[in-house]
Amino acid sequence: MSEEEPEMDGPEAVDECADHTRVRDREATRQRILDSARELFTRDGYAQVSSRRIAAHAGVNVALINRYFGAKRGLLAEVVAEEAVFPGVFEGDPATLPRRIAEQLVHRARGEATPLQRALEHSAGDPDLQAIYAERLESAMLVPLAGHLSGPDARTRASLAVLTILGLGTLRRVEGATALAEGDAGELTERFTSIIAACLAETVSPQSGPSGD
Amino acid sequence: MSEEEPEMDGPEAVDECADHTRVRDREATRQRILDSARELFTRDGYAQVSSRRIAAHAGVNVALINRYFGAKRGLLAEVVAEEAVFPGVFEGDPATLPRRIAEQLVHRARGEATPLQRALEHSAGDPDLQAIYAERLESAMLVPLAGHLSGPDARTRASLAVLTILGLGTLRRVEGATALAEGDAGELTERFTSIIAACLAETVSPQSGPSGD
DNA sequence: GGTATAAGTAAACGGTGTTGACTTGTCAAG
DNA sequence: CTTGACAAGTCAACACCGTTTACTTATACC
Repeated sequence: MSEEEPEMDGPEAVDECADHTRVRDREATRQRILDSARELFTRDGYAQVSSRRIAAHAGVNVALINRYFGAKRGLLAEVVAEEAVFPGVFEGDPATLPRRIAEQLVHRARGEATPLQRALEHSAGDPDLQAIYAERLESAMLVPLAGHLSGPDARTRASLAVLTILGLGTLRRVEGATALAEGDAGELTERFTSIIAACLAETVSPQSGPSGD
Repeated sequence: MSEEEPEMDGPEAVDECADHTRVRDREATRQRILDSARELFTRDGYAQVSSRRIAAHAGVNVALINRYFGAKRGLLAEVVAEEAVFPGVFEGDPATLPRRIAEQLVHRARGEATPLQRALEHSAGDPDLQAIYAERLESAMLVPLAGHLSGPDARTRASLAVLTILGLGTLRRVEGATALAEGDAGELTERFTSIIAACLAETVSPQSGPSGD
């Protein structure tokens, strides 16, 4: 019984006397829904937040969600579309790309991800969101990453790196924040760097389990 | 309009005249529910299968699910507990462990996972299942894997390998089966082997992004 | 000022997981 | 064989979900 009741008044008690010229403002209402959705999705995850709760938080009627966004799914799609995944990481010197990705991964492992990244981790499994998630993965990660790789099998190598990024999200979601948060950050960065480097390697030489099959 | 209607009679039309001695059999009913749940969860994923559908498929009343398993969640918990994740992979020569894991990963990448593994991939994001998933991850993967590692930071290194395994599941779930299925299986095995080896490496040497930060 | 139209609303629909009160079949004791 | 107790199974309801439809109401233009 603290400040966590979901039935709060709204982000701001809508003062209908502020401006007489516009009370019914489509764009403002839309934005209010979007802001509430982002806040609640970020805090609790997609499946945990009901349409009615979003509407109550935004101080609007439930039906407006479907009117403006088609369905609840459309709300998350719009929220997701706003945010960059790893801004600028995939651009730059390919030689130091693994290290840059690794640094982002360590940030995420230590809970310093953007709230929306966390929201997506919460929401990854929902099949309702698969199309949204797939599109985002493709356009924001696989394509730019593969585009900056030289050599053969760029797509496969990019997939392997993305796989690692996704795996960290899943591990954090399932195991909690403690999974890789302990230990030296520098060493973890080194580990991730070598892992990503292995993912992105142009050629792979047989290791540890030699040719004897 | 083929054979996919979910409203079929059940796994077998329950013939109440087969044996007059026992019509009300607690254990048989429980098992029937469990079998139906496994089949449907495997085929469609946890969230897509409703309690009522499971009950209808098993030919029992919905309330029995909660009577016998507490809640729908309990059904999945029991189904999951029955199945081994990677039988025997973590035991054996540590030197060839990365290759054994890699071979399992390639199997999974090519869609040859056990149906239950696929079901779990479908269902990973559901927070209702987080505790089940976490327990399974811990007892079936992290603990045995870390236990067979020598050297420092066994837990961290095991987490990194598990992270890769989980990432493949997420990638498959989001991107579909085509993600890593194309291409030469042998080469993919080599790639995964080197990645897992990087995850499990006892020590890590600075790579590619050198000391200049 | 009157009116078309968009913004916002209320109530319902079918669906979900879950629960409690109820019925009924089975088995053992009298 | 009858009777009772108890477990197995049933039914109807609860509260909630996402969504849709018909409706009211405020706004902006003529």
